[in-house]
Amino acid sequence: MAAIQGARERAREELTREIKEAARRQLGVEGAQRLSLRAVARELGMASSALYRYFPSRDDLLTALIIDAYNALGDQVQRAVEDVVPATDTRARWYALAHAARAWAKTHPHEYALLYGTPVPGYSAPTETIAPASRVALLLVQLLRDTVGRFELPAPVRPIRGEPAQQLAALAAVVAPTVPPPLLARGLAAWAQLYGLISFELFGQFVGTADPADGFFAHVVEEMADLLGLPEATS
Amino acid sequence: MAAIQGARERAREELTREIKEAARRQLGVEGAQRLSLRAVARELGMASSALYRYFPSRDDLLTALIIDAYNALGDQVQRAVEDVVPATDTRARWYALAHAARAWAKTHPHEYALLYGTPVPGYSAPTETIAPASRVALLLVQLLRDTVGRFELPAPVRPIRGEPAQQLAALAAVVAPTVPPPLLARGLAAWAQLYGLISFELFGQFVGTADPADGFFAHVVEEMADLLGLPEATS
DNA sequence: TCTGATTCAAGAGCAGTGCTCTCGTTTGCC
DNA sequence: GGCAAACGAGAGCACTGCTCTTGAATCAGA
Repeated sequence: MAAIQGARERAREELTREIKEAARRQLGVEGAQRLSLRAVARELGMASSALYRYFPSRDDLLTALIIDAYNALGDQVQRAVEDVVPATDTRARWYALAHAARAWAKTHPHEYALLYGTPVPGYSAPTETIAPASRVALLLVQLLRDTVGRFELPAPVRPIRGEPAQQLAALAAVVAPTVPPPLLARGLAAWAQLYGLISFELFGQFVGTADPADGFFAHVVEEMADLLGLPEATS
Repeated sequence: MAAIQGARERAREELTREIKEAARRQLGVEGAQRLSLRAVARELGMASSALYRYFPSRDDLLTALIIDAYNALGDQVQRAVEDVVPATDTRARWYALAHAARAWAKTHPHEYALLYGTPVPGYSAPTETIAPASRVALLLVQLLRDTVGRFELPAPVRPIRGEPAQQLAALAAVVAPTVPPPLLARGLAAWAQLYGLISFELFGQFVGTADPADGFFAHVVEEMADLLGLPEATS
């Protein structure tokens, strides 16, 4: 947007980037709660007070990291999904989505925890995070849209009435007008389950049962595909 | 166990309880990360250093709170499940389990976050937590055991091979010898999904979609019951 | 080109944290 | 009754997020 910019602005942008990088590095080692502004400043060889010119508070730095992390996750999953050929193979796309999400989480556990773990106390996600936060879910919805009319939900399909019916209809209207509410409901549920599986594995709730969880994860993802009515590839 | 005990021991136990109570109160207001030993000491009118006679570190206090919370959740869910009549109605027991877990989470959000949110950095759950942590899952397994032979898993049932098959067999051997691995797998998956749904709702990931989530949650729980092959009550 | 306003980095300092060590005091057991 | 163990309080260390002030560097307009 600003092709011509003074050296000052350029330096400012670069330093902002360097601060985030150092913070991300520290995040990966120590976790979010131990991320210390002073330590970041120390790593960059500057006074801690100088950091406040770039991020007005620790929470703002965290917010920036959260947005970056959501986008990194979104990028990786999107790339994996788009690499599937043929693109009409929605079941393969679902597999790609699920395994890419898990892979990212396992490579970036602290960032994953930052996104999907306990929200930092008193910290309420600013509105600018919800768009990047929805990316993976939207990829899932897109995938469902591409199956409509090509396959049926396996029985039994429970009817949805009342409050959730309205919510799902409203959501569908915005995001996927062609997807019937029962399918959208299963999509949301699958998303929650995906997140539950990854979190259990990452946060050690599976220790002693399905650990390592590679095979178990793959199995559940397969059964979820059945439940979503994703057609088997006709190979 | 110690019916006769000196005044000192009695005082020690009482103070330990009071410390945990004050900490729990603070936890409910501020969240785990802001739980401050000094503040707890202040509330009890004692020096912060005196607390260290009862809990050698902050993490030990947290561990005590975690165990209590797991047991509180376990108690509530167990009570709800046991109140179901007839006890043979496994579907109703599953509903009771799911809704009781969600209800507890919504009444004790910070404690729930302590149990199932991001683990505190560098904090690895001591072994004495795993028994109370397994209680809800065990109730679920118990419930599955009571359906074996009375109902079939709805198709399609994916075969399980290799690594996860061995893990599930080993787990079944310990905890539920009569439950076939495919059902146990669905049980584990259902548990993860339950946790995912509750966490999404509590941590604000459903804002703007299924929020409030009462109806949606009930619907998904119903579909999970179908997937687990829980028979409908013959009323 | 000089000047005045703005931006910047650094330092000191505040209030808070977990935790340790020391010091008298109290308590309970032999 | 004496003694060791348990106890509470206080001072202190190293750390945190954050604010305020001070002096230097940079930029834009006359």
